[in-house]
Amino acid sequence: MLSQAVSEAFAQAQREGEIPAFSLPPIVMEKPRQGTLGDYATAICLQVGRLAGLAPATLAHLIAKRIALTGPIGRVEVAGPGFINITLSASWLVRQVDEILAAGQSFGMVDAGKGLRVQVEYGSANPTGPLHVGFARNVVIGDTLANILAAAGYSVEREYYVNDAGTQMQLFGQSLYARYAQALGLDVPLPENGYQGQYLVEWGKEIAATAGRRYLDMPYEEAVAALTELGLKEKVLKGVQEDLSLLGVKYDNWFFERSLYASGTFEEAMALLRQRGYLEERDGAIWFLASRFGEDKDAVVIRSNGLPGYFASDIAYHYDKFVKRGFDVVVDVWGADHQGHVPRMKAVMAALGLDPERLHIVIYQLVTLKRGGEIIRISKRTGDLVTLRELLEEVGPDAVRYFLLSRAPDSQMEFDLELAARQTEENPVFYVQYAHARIASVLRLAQRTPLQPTDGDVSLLEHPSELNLIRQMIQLPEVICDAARDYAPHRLAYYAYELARSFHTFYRDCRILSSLPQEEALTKARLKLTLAAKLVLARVLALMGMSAPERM
RNA sequence: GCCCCAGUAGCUCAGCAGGACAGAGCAGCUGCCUUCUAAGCAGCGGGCCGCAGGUUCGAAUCCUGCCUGGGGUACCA
Repeated sequence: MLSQAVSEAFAQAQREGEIPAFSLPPIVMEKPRQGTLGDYATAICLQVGRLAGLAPATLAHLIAKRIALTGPIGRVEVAGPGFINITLSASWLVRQVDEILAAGQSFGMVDAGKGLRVQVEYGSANPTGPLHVGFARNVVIGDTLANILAAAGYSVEREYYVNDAGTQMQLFGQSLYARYAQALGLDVPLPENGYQGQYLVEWGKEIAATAGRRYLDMPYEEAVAALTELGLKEKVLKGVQEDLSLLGVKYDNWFFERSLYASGTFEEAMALLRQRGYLEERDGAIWFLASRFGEDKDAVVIRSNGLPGYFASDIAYHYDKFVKRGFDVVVDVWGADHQGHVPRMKAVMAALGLDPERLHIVIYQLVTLKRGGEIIRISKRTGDLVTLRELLEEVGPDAVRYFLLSRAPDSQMEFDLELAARQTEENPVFYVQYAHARIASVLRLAQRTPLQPTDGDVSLLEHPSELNLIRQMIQLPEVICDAARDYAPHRLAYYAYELARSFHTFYRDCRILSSLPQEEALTKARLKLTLAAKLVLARVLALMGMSAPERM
């Protein structure tokens, strides 16, 4: 570690009495904006100049002198007001090509997570119809975050929470009943606030066709319950699973809200809160005393009609995650329309005697859909929506994922369907994939020669573009580390782009395949570099859930 | 009213646990395909980092206020 080398230099200077003893803040190594300033820089001397009683630049010289030129450290310089700039040694850099190939698929893995059990929950939405486009951002962020955390050394479990209880589910069932009855010629109106989407009309017809009048002969409540179940399992969730698999989104576990009530978990969680004195009855409802935790208002847990609200389920659900299943950390991915719910959930954590820090909620801003510059308004209940399926058919899963990943969750984004679907150089998705396809093409040609990429001698690599490509490749572990720490999946998209750029530049500057006998060794070395670049590029694409095409 | 997020190049966005002259893509303009994929490469132009204060040796980054946009503020989820 470079920061360690710097801190050792400090320790040495202190031992030698050159500078007074003081404790050093963490040394942050950063990448200077300008390439000419070296690969890494630290401003530590600017920060502690005062403590050392020296001008920052003087201190920097003292320290720089004591940094040993071993391992990755090729050159140490002092610049500006007291920065220490470190340049990686070329011989160390080229050896990393061998390291990368040796690491193979595990290249980039870090152990920041130390095996901590983390659950990532994403995609939870009312299962009352086909998935909507806005929802794509949720699952893409969640799925990618799970990939990142797994690569960062966490033990990850991915979960989909099915809200199969509550008011919306009931409305769904009643709406489906109405459509079903209508399909059989009865004049049953949709319930007030019912789901008006065309898909329910279709489902009603399908059920009428296969089940006939069976549900009409049952008591209404019973029929609605049966249709809710049928609609959920046979229609909604099947569609959801198909959509997710098209998008390449994976899950380990599907968790049903109703199971919280069936298993007694809900009662357990309530009993714990009551025992701790955080529940109170008021106006016929049961309230959670969020105000005890600095919230403006208390929140209703059980409504005066005796039914638990969504908040009740969420309390029980998180109790289940932490207490019953014992996750160390839980990450929830929620849309910005739920952000008001965050402080309440944090309060619940505290009320349950759990450290609120263990619950991390990633809030992403909502997506504005556009088509050719025009905003598309959406509403699920009126059925006026663009489905995820339509999006996937129009744009393709790779472009959807890359596009949604190329912005920080915090930033509001516009998704222009026309733009994303465009298969041209305007679309950065292809830039990254093209680099991979290009590599694959070169390697295919190499297969027709007797030259083996694995025979390459990396010490022959010395062109700036070669070294630059290696510099870029060895960033991956850091990128994964940062992305995991900050819950920032978009870093991958930017990294992938930079990596592709470095390859394209190398490709232009350095002829890989040469037929000249005297360049045979160099060709093998460059083939080896190319092979390693392919591996790293494929790793990033895989982390983003995208395909790495062999041809384009 | 109060709370959360954002405001950076013509457009879409990075950068924000303070650091060296502010970055990328797209769009615009120039060049580059008789040898590995031109979905590529190289270059040019383009910025009071929303506004005003403050903290600091140093602020796009931290603090305060204001302005603009989005979201929330229900016994809906």
